[in-house]
Amino acid sequence: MGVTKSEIFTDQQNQVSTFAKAFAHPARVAILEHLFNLNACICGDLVEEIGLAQATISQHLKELKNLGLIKGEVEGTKVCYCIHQENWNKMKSVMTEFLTQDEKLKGSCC
Amino acid sequence: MGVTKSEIFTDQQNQVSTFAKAFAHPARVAILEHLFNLNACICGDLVEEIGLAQATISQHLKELKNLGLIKGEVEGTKVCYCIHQENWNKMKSVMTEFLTQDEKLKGSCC
DNA sequence: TCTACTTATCGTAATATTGCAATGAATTAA
DNA sequence: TTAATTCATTGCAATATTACGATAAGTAGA
Repeated sequence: MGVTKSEIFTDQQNQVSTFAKAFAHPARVAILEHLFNLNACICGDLVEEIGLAQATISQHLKELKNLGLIKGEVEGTKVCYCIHQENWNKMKSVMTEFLTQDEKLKGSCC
Repeated sequence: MGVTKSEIFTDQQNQVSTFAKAFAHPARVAILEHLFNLNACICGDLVEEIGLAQATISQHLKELKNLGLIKGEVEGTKVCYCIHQENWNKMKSVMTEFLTQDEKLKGSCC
């Protein structure tokens, strides 16, 4: 037990939860905000800016990259990461649709 | 060690990740969508609609309730759950601000 | 009262996540 | 080539999450 039963849910429900999982850790939220704020690629200064070990940051970056929300480019000995805008927009539309469901609601019942 | 170091992040970053955690499981996404779609309180039919054990659903409901996204009212032997609209709106504004950060971006760098 | 029904909680097992030290791989500069 | 730098990966250890059976707690009706 302890395994999420994705089979019994719709693709849309699994998508929402997968994206949400990306934001479900403050380090990943912080990484994404840094990438947005600098409006430019940033490398391993993230390790300094955020107070976590290099291995940990690298792991979080990998997760965000696997999800497609960021992309990385090797620049010499450093690696430059930035937001993958196209995929960010796709994610945003999935999440926004989920979040704005309440607009269908007429009124509360209890 | 396995413990999230919330101390080193801002309140906003912790808030985003806490809300995201609520949506980070398809069962909770499904529960919320059911509550929205029925536009009415719903009780333990969730157990039938979603294919998980009663104890598991109850646990997910508790998490959503603790976060304030839903509220429950006892009605006889049943319990009626529905969306907590005010808190949903608060959550929505926090998440929307996070998701629309990309509008500040001028262009991609890599 | 007793029984049936519904939901919450407890206990436990399985799996996932987080974090870091150590190490590996790749590049640059000397 | 060698040393330094940067980042990825590996291999733990600790904690969190998910799931469910069993059981408790509560209400409604006979």
